[in-house]
Amino acid sequence: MTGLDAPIARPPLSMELADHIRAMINEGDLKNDEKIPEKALCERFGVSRTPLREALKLLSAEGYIQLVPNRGARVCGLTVAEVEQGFPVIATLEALSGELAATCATDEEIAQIVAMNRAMRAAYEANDLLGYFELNQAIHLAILEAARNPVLTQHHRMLSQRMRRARYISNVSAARWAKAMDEHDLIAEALAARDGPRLAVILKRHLEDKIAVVKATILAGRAD
Amino acid sequence: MTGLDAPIARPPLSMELADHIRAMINEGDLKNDEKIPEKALCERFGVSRTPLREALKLLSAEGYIQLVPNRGARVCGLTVAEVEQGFPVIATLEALSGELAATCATDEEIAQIVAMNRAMRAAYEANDLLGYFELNQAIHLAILEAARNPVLTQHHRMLSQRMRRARYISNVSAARWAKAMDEHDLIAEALAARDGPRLAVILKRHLEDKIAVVKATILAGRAD
DNA sequence: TGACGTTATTATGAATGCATTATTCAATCT
DNA sequence: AGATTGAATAATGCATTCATAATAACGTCA
Repeated sequence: MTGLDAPIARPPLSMELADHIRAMINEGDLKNDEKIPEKALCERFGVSRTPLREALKLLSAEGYIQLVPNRGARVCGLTVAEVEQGFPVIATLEALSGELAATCATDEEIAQIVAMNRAMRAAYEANDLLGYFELNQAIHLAILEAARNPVLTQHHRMLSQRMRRARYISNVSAARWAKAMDEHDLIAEALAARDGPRLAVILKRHLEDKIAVVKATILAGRAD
Repeated sequence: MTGLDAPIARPPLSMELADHIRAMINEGDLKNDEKIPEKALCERFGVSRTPLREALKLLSAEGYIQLVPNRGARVCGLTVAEVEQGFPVIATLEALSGELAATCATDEEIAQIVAMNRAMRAAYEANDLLGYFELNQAIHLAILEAARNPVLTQHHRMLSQRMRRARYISNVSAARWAKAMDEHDLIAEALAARDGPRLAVILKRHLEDKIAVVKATILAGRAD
């Protein structure tokens, strides 16, 4: 799967613009509730208004910006309320992914996830925060993949994208980290046993625990 | 709440076009895998290509059409696989809505839902299929509303929209209908008792039961 | 006759221009 | 002085136009 065999097709400008602007919002280059004048962005990117407007339409559908009819676009940025609301939904979706994966996953996939979990514990014990994070994400994606449900994957990805900033905020305490790691062991265990219901419960709680942390961090820091 | 005090704002043409085309797809006016030449639709609606293209971008994000870079748009229509995949997701989301509603709902909301359930049973016993359907939908929406989670609502609406055609396909057998009605009584009961976990389980199973029916119908009829 | 290469047509991608609607600011009136 | 109205300015919505890539049609050659 190199992707090099795919037909050479430059994605439309509107897509690239959407990705770019989405990233800008995620990175904080565009702040909350900031007005987005089309003209400014056009000049900044050196493109005309047409593809840019198409990109804005996309981002609006994804919830990144709010598009008020004759009044332009605003960055619609992730209120505390939205984070609080988004996490339970992600948790539920991940729970479902676990439930499905427990029955659909191939033995190889399960083995791979278990292996990743081992690697993650190693990273944890080595205090390798970055490695931990990446493996963490990889594991959740692998479970999602193993669930063989593109619809589920799509919605999960939408929400994840949207919550991305918040997920990274969660600066872990040692205690919380240890607990998360233990939970991950349970996850791998339940998956290995193909115990769907139990896996669902664990995954859901796993993320719900995170909510409190993120919420506290946001409320404390008031980043943005 | 008349809505008349809201500022008079005509929604952008692209939105109306998107709604219209979405409806056309849902109603079957645009068949599966049908190519959508921009020009044809432009002439049909009497608009220029710009707003129409913006509408197509939206529909693409929603999964209604597939937009291949230099090759135009195709109706991406609801395969059996997609229905099979979509229903579990909707079921999970509804389960979550029940769980949340059990704690968040006001007593008035619960009373109203219980009342609707009573009305639905009346419709059932009067063999009023249409009334039953409408109340059914209203109840699920009311629960969603009572969950006070716009993010959840949004994703549920997206998927519902997408699955709309499939949901109406489910031509009920007498037995299935009776069972669904009983399940609804359990739903109202659990909600009245504010028993979130139980409500979640019931809601999830409620919809999962439906999957089999819809699947069978699709496979049998091969509509489209 | 069938396959290949070339040209013509058509459709999409992007840019520009015009019309309409919001916003701003100044002048007037209370 | 504060509020209000009106004109000027700027931004958005949509249509049109230009450029480019894809598809179809045709002719040529093996």
